[in-house]
Amino acid sequence: MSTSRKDIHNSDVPKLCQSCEVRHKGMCGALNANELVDFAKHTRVVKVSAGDVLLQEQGSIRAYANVMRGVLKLTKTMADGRQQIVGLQFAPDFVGRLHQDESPVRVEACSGVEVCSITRNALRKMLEKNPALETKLLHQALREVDQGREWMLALGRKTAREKVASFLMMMVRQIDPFSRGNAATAFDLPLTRAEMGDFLGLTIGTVSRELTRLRRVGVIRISSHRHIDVLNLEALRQSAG
Amino acid sequence: MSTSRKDIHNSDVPKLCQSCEVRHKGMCGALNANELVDFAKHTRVVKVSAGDVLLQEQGSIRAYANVMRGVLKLTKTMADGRQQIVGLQFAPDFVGRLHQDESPVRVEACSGVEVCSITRNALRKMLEKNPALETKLLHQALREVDQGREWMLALGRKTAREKVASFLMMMVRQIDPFSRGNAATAFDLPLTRAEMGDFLGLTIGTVSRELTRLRRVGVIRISSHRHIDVLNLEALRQSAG
DNA sequence: CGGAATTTTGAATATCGTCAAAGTGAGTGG
DNA sequence: CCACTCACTTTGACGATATTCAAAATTCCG
Repeated sequence: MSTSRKDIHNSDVPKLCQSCEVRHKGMCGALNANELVDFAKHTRVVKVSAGDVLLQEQGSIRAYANVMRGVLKLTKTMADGRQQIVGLQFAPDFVGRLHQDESPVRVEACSGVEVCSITRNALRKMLEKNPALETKLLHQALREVDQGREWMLALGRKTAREKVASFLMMMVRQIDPFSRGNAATAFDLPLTRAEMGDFLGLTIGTVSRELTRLRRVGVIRISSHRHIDVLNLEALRQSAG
Repeated sequence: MSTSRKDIHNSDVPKLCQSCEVRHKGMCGALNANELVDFAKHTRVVKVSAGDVLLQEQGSIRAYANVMRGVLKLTKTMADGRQQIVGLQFAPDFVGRLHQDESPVRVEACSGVEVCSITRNALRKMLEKNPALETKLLHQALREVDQGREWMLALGRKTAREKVASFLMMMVRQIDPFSRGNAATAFDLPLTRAEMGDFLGLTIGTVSRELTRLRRVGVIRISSHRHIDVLNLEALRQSAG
């Protein structure tokens, strides 16, 4: 049996983690085998389905998590029911507000989702022992700040047309972060029209109209509402402003 | 000469820091006297006036800073000139994007501003030595995430009226974080009408109209354009949605 | 195949933007 | 101290964009 140079303790990595596709990309990338073993004692995989709520807005935070599969939406709601999606999370994002007892947002699954959940206390202890973990979380927080600001520009200054195109561009980048040149791409929308509206600060009608328009001018093709083929990536990029 | 119990090394605190009003509140609160001495070797106070740019959008980051006095605006601009303010920074906020070579936003003074500037390298070394510093910066990053999301709700879902009222409420909280009951408050706006528009995703005309309306219904008083007296805090809170 | 949920589309309306003109205030120099 | 200038703000009339409300069409799923 061959043992690789650095992964001499690889057999010590918990089974749970060995099968985790995003183990090296997320927060856990900062942990070595021994730390993973320690960590895994306090984690468990939780499966939720579309519509299930992981954290309530202003609800207490009992556990944190890492997304392993699927899409989560973070929403804020006004007293009269108006809603805004303020973030989307994909694997391997960290879920939950650190250093705060209440979640400032509602966290809800947009699709079938698997997360790797860890208790508050276990994470706190791990953070105390392992500064590299905190560095990872700082990195994610800074990325979220950047993403949030990118969307503030869209919400405040872009037209409905540009908002919808920007959202599609965001989906393209989610698939292929380097979205080079004019390579055609296809993907399934993780959100309903209503959710797209909640994300873009638009109504469902306006979202639908602008998608129809992008379809009519030949920028995209739409199959069965959810599936998008990008026929002209450059034109889509232009439309995004 | 009396030396207090814990601050036995107080005389070692750099003069620069001794006179810093926000020394304990910002990032530097994580440093002891010796560390401050070390730190202060690489810092200098920089004074800038309204309109001066500390960081360009996509410009290289040569130094970080802490706000000591005044207000900074963080903006993003589209190719055709449309602009959005994506954040405001006050003392003792940390300025600059960590772990990234280019600033994702333009940082510009809204008023006379003093910052305590530190070189990239000096901060990096300090962070390596002092995990508590990173914890402080993580805290600020998380606060900025929360603030950004709060504004996304306003930008995406609030009416012009609610946006303007929300902005005034934000100013009230900036003065008095607990903005209790119905205590009247007064303050000077740190932004011009145009800047308020860029912040709220509105035009200057709409901002002015909504301020006039709040004045006419007796919620606020306006003196010489910049000074606001809040006459009815509860009504303002209602107007903010 | 049938019913529910979602999406598309249409017509009328409201909100906010655009453009332009008038008003106000701060700073400067006489 | 006053008048002048310039930048900023207010206000108005009109128009464009997105919303609202409602109905028709499509897709999903049992």
